[in-house]
Amino acid sequence: MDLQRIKYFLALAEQLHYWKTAEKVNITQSALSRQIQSLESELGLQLFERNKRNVKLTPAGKFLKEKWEVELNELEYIHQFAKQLHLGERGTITIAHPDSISASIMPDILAKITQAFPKLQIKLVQVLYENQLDFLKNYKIDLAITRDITSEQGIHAKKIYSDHLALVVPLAHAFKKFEDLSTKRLKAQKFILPTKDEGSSYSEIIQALFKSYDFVPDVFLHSEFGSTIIALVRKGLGIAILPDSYMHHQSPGLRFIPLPFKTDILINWRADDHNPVLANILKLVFEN
Amino acid sequence: MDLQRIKYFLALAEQLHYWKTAEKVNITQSALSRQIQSLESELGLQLFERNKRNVKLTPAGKFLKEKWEVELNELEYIHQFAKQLHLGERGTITIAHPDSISASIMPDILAKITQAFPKLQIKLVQVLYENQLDFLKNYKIDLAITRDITSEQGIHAKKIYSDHLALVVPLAHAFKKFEDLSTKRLKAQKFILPTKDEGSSYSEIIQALFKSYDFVPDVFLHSEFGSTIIALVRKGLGIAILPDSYMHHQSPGLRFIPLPFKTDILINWRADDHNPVLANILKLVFEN
DNA sequence: ATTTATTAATGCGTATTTTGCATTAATGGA
DNA sequence: TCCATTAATGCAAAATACGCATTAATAAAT
Repeated sequence: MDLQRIKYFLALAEQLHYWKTAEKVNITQSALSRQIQSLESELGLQLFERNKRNVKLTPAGKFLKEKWEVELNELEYIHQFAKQLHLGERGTITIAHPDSISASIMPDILAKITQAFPKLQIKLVQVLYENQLDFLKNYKIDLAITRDITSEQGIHAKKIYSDHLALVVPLAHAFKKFEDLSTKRLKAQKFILPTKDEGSSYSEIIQALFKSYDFVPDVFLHSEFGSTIIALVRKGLGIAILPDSYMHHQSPGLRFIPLPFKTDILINWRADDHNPVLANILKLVFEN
Repeated sequence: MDLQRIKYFLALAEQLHYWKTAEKVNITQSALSRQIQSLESELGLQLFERNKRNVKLTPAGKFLKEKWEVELNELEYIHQFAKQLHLGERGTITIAHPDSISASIMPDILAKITQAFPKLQIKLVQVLYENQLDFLKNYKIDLAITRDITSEQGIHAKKIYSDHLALVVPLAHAFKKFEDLSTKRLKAQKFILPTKDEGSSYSEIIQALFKSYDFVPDVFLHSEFGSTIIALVRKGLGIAILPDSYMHHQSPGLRFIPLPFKTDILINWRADDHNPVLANILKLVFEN
């Protein structure tokens, strides 16, 4: 059963006149007549009571007119929705991102997305560094924003930003600016650092930093969560090294001393993910 | 857009394999491939992500699979319903009938109908004698059961039953059986009779009855409603002449004395009413 | 690395369906 | 009784769909 036929039927059910209807729907009266006939035989019922002079809906025809109008509208809407899915204007995407950027570039990215595609549904999740790629591969997330350079098979990655590392100390601390730092004075400090993850490019940078001062830090605590680290530093339990993105968080009582080391932020996605939503988001993120 | 195409799509969306699906739906793989392609171009979106090796639903395809399954079921149901309307197995019909038969032949008729067509909706209404034909012509009712013989243009009528007239008296009344009646004794009675409607065949019969006893009755009250008349008779306000169908009503305190006069019950409908429900009901009513 | 098997797409001729034109048949109104 | 209107229909042309055979891509096997 062709939906076009139903549309012809609905037009005729309005007009109740073959010639006028045929003209309205841009076919000949003969074609319309036959379309209605096929529709009737297909359904095994009579839609119109008609003689050579008058056209009138049967009870079944009246019923179908009402129902089909609703159904066709419904279908119309469904098809529009599907089209939006196809164009990546609708749909859902799950993004994992590190805590550090939740107050700096994440808001920028999200603002861009919601402005360009207001109907998109975005799910934000926090995932442990070590799980990120697994989650991506297993379709638990669609996009992972990381500080780790990974060259996994089937995962594409691209740098979208980089920020400086900073030494984080309580306001009362003796370190006020970069020049205050020296190997000797740093050696005396207790450090709170991210979990040391072998092969993580982020922790490699931090190691490189200590190497430049030529000592091994006294690390009394590891934590993966920047917000935890910040809380501990504020309480005076030690000092930390964090990306200066954290400056954008509301963190009174702390001083960020920028260090000449940079850390990259990368965006990762499945190479074979053809979800149009993803394509749209990547385009947005990369376009400037 | 042909619904068949959507069915092909749904089959493929299940199997995700052209050859197997094509076999299942009894067309060739080539035809199926082209059907899906036309569907895609018609909608302006991609339904499957496919290479020469694998078939996979796109997000839009997945969405449409779910929605179309629902819609097609809905349509299926609608078409079945319409078919039942066509066959007169479903639908609504409005029947007017006189009070007198509401406890005798109406229950019989209704039982027959509901047994044969359990899904029919029947509306019963009481309409004044004088309005019945108007209501029929103006599509306010579809069937009128009357005691009046009418030969209106465009109205068909057929006798379905006839019952005797009966003299209705309180149990304590002197009249016990037909032989107790005489012109002299009847003359002394007060009568409660139906509204005298000129040209009504029913009231003509009652007039004929009195003519056979050769006197004009003392009618102190007219009422069109049998149940009202019965209540008045029971209170001793007079005696009445009613169709003996009323005997089937629960009416303690009354005696029905059958009279040798019969009154017909006719069923009336519009000659040009092609509602299949009507046809079915007429067939049922006439078949024995 | 090469071959083989699998599988979706496609060119092409045929079959089916749909369409428009012209005509027919029925019917209401003058 | 005739005329105007209008839905149905015969027929040929156009459009569409189909099946067969083949192609092209690719995953698995060797």
